[in-house]
Amino acid sequence: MKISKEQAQQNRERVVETAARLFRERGFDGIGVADLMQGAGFTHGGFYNHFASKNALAVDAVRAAFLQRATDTGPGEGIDDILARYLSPQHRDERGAGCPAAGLGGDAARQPDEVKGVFADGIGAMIQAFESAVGRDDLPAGERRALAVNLLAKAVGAVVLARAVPDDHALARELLESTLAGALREAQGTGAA
Amino acid sequence: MKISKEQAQQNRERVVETAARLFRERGFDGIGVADLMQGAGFTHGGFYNHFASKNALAVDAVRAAFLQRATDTGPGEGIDDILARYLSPQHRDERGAGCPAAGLGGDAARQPDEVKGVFADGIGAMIQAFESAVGRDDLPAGERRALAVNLLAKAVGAVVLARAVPDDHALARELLESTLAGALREAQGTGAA
DNA sequence: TGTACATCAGTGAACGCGCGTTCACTGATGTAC
DNA sequence: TGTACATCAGTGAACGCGCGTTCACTGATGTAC
Repeated sequence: MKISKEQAQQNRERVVETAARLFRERGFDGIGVADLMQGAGFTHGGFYNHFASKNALAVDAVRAAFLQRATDTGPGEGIDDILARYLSPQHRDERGAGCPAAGLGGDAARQPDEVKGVFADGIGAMIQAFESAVGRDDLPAGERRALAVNLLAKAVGAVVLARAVPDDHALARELLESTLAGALREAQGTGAA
Repeated sequence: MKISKEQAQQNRERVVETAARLFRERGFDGIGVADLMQGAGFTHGGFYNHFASKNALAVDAVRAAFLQRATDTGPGEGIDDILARYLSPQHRDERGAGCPAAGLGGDAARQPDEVKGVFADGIGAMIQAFESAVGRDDLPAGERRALAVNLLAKAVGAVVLARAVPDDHALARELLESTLAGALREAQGTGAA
């Protein structure tokens, strides 16, 4: 049963959105084509009508994940709010809707350059978002960008580490709380101690 | 052909060392039992004489990886040297011998608590190593530890991100260089700008 | 100390299973007249 | 506008393959006497 072209396009997007969530939750190798299609409400056979390969879907899914994160950030949100949300227990626990750099960055290292390129774009966009949220008109542009890079690296590292330890481990909380306090100070430029 | 008990113990250790390297290079799901055994110079059939499961090997391999990193750090090395080595292009490119928190931290989030517990131990040991290398006797113990946590998170995040982009991408260098400069300043307690 | 036998680390074939991908088929959509 | 037919998104069975794990077997080691 053929369906309308608009419907087909919507279905394709539904697969991409589902993959954006499930890849972040389980990793690129942790979820198969059949489960991805079933998660979107289809059978697996039609997959190759939309995508050349599982890898091609990964490219689209990572792009969608970065885009989704970018758009559901409040446009006028300050760096303090961004950091507090990023370094929250909620973000730690909601991998499927969380930052793809934290959820899939480790996997990306083993993916082909096609996928890595999308990560580069997404990470670059995050750096710019951090930079414009950080304010700090007192800084020269180069230093403001360097500050954004530092804040992003600290935030990503903290979330990766917090997710790598057991849920109830003391480190899971300490990693988020210590880095949030440190990152807020770093963003304001007041010495760490 | 049975072999001596000492030889068998050595063979087991060779498998663990091989797994510690190959898991870091290719991820837990990126390398199979047969390839791991072949990498250590054996056929796959004997695997279960030594390990209850592939997962049990992962536990031993991650522990070995953290231990290896701890012991090949110069004992009196200062935090500046540690950060410079951690945030070097060499560390970025040598995943198999690099920090397991950066190489496998993302995968760890999807592993059973048995594995996550080993990560918690290893990350805890790294925080302590950073803390004692940081000096800073001017700080109260709590703040010194918080500083170590911040430095580790920043370093891990930077390496994860630098590995997620294509090798020749400008971000790969910028991430390491900006965070190294920032982390050195942060360790000394001089304001970021 | 020497002999007979049990142990068990390593081998290689085999197991069921899930993977990514392919394919013949269906039938509503979209098009040509 | 109405009819005949080609298109193609989705279905479900099937493909070869590699995975983690099991197993019968081998033969040097380790042990009992």
